[in-house]
Amino acid sequence: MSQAQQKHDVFQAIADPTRREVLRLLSQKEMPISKITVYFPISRTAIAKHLHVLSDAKLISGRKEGREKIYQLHPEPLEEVQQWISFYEKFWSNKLSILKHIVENDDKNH
Amino acid sequence: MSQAQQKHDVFQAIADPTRREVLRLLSQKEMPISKITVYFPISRTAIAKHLHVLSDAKLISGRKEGREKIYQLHPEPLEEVQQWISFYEKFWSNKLSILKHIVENDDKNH
DNA sequence: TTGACATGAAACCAAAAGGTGTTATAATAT
DNA sequence: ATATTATAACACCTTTTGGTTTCATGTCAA
Repeated sequence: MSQAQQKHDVFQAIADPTRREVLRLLSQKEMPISKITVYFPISRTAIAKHLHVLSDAKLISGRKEGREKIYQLHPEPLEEVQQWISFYEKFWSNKLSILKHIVENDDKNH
Repeated sequence: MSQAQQKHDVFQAIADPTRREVLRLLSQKEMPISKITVYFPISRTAIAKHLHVLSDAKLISGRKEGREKIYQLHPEPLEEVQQWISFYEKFWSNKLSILKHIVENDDKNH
């Protein structure tokens, strides 16, 4: 599905509900693919492909430990999405976004 | 590509770079499809399909005006993405997310 | 060392995505 | 009335996606 790097970006990675659920699982506890698979009605191989996509987007990484490969969350790339979204926040103005604007302007003026 | 409603959700809608660019354009000014098409190297028909996806996700709407159909941005569905992301904010803690937590807790306690 | 377990990799498949060009329809301008 | 413009709708093509099953490899335990 993906041998070359950077074939999938973070926006594509989070587009699939299964992959979002995988991220949620890994946010609670790192685990090997067999453990992850238990939570889904699809095959281990299918999960493996989703893990490849998430790995491409640098959202997870796996370290081999004995015969298992433990996957763990790397949420940093989500910051790109958050920043993208933040541009649109001003359109649904609320207390939070106003505060955010104040803080950001404060940052720039010091 | 999509005659039934709700076939595409907001996560899928923003997964494509072209569609994100369309949103950016419409955030500056509402415009008909022909105007949008000028900004891209692909056909009007291709843009029309992207507009369908965005429309399915309720991110845009179009009103007919004479022989034109003017498309305009509806950013509200992006809030779902923002809320999803906010769960992961605590992992890359910074000034903003700390502030946000304070504000949210404040909301709940009053 | 043999068997069981965990994972990876390959081949395959159906459906969806993203694009094309052509045709049809409705509104405007002359 | 007719030509032009703006868009929608249709048919078609190619690549990607999301899934399957099968097979191979490496590790642990008895």
